[in-house]
Amino acid sequence: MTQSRTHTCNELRIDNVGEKVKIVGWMENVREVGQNFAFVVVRDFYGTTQVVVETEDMMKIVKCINKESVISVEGTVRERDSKNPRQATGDIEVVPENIEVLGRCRYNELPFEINRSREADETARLKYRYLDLRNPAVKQNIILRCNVVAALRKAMTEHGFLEITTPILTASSPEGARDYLVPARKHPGKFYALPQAPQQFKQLLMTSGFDRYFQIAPCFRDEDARGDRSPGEFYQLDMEMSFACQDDVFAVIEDVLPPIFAKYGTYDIASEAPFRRIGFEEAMERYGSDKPDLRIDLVVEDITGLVQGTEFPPFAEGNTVKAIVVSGCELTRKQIDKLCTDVEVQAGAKPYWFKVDENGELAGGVAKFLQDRKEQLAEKLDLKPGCLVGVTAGKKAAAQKTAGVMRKMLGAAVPGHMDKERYEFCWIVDFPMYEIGEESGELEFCHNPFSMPNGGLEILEKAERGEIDPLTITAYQYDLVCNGVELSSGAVRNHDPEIMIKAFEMVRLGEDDVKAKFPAMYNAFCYGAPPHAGIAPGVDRMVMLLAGEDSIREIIPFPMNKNAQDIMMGAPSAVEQKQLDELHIAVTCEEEE
RNA sequence: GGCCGAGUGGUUCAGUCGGUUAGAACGCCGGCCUGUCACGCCGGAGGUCGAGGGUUCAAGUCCCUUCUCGGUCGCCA
Repeated sequence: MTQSRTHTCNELRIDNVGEKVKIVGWMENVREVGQNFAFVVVRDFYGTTQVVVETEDMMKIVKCINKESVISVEGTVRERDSKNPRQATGDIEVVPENIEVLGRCRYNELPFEINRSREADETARLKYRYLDLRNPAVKQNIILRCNVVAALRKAMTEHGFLEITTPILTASSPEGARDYLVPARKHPGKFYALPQAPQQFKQLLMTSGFDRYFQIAPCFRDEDARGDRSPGEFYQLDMEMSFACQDDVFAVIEDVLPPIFAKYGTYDIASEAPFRRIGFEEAMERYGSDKPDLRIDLVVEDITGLVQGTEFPPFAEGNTVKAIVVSGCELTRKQIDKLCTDVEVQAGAKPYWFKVDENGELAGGVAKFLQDRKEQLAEKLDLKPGCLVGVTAGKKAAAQKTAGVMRKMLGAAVPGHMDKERYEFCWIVDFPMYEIGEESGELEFCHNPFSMPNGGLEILEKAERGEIDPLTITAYQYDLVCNGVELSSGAVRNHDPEIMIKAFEMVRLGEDDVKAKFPAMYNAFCYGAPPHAGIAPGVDRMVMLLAGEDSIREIIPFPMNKNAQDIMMGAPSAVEQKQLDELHIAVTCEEEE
């Protein structure tokens, strides 16, 4: 290209008529409408411009070019005879004097049509992601991501946070998700690990006195994918602040996120600060989930006491029974059965139901077991004709979880109970510090061991002396939830070595274990550590919510597939024996084809 | 790893109870068309029905095995 373009494909307007211009871009489409007469659509990053071919010479050139070739067009801007109000440049067209091919597309058939790539098979999209990204609708999500990241950086910087990068090659951590390991050439048999999060580094930065840190941090976890969880790697807006309590962290997030959601979100309405704060126990009781979707107006009621003594075995003593009342329900029997099946698949436990018919009588499902206590139920649940009642029963946690799944499904299935077009934030607070492990049957950390217990050393000592149940101890640990999506986890950290050891002693570990597992942090805290707290909202999930996408892959420039493969680049791949030898690595399994 | 769903021209899909030459739309190729903008009209090429095995006179369709992709649960301190 000897001379650069004069305009982008989204720049020319009626005022430019008569100007000599040069535009460049991809030849998106050719509409031949007559002998030596055609319209060529040129697309670049900014938009599209129509080129009108009217001469035999130009037609000859265009006929030799495959669509999606990159061309440059020099010509004169002319007002269109028939304008297109749906196109930004729809008032004008360019009459070419010269068309040059800058990058020929060698294929006349593509793996999919660019402007319909979202309908194509996902494997094909990922393999030809560079073509998929030519689709303006696909590209838009990546642009959104860039804008959101830039806005987050700006807001955090304005709040006095320093962006500090932390190592990508670090030490394997003993707990949490599976690590990605990197063999150390200079240290045979030893490995680096990619960080699951910069957790320890940011806490060390606090002990160094950096006061306020943030980072758009890449995190690596070798766990299976989900619709909202990319395998392998993801990004967090990781932040930490010294001399801060829970409310200080909340205040920053409540200041930073709402304007970004307002500006870049698909929906106009977003909760205003302060966000609702819901205790973990309350969340489980009322919503059956620690990440409740507050766009749904349904709540879970406890009817354990009301159903005792019925003939229905799942309602037997020892089980917890939960109910969700949905008013104005017109689901057919078949739809209700389908919904129950779906709930069972997701929750792993069978839900039950009954409804209130037009005469106010209980009918269907488990109604026959409940007739003798109809009045009490009607009063407790505020039953009216047209109500559907979803019922779950089992051990407390299972009944809650099943009710939570049912609440989500009923909210989506029955009109009038979910206002989708909004962002509803809430904080889930007061997570339990400890739980009884399902496998071990003994006391274990519920979330992470870095959180400060509510009550500090004293409460731990009380539990140690048997004065209180350790299961009642809560941690200064919090989640940020938006529309049923866990956006973020954070905590006021345990910065006190004595409290740390005590917290570990509760789960039959001690000083040696703390030192062995988190040597840098333990040692650093022994040299004078400030109280500190932080949080790390997931950037990918945030962008996904803002874009209104259901799949995380739509907002990642080059995503891997569900099985953690990059089929475009061919990763993971076998490597040469020489490389393995250098790393002192022997592959013991058969290579897969 | 468990469960569910899908796999049919380049793409998206249809294909009835197992029965003639496996259809459509878009794309592609050729022709016509001077105001299109998802241009239109006419014609054409293009298929190992994911793979392997079985049942049958006959399999895209039924059975078994297997592979791949997606969803979901486990997992993700």
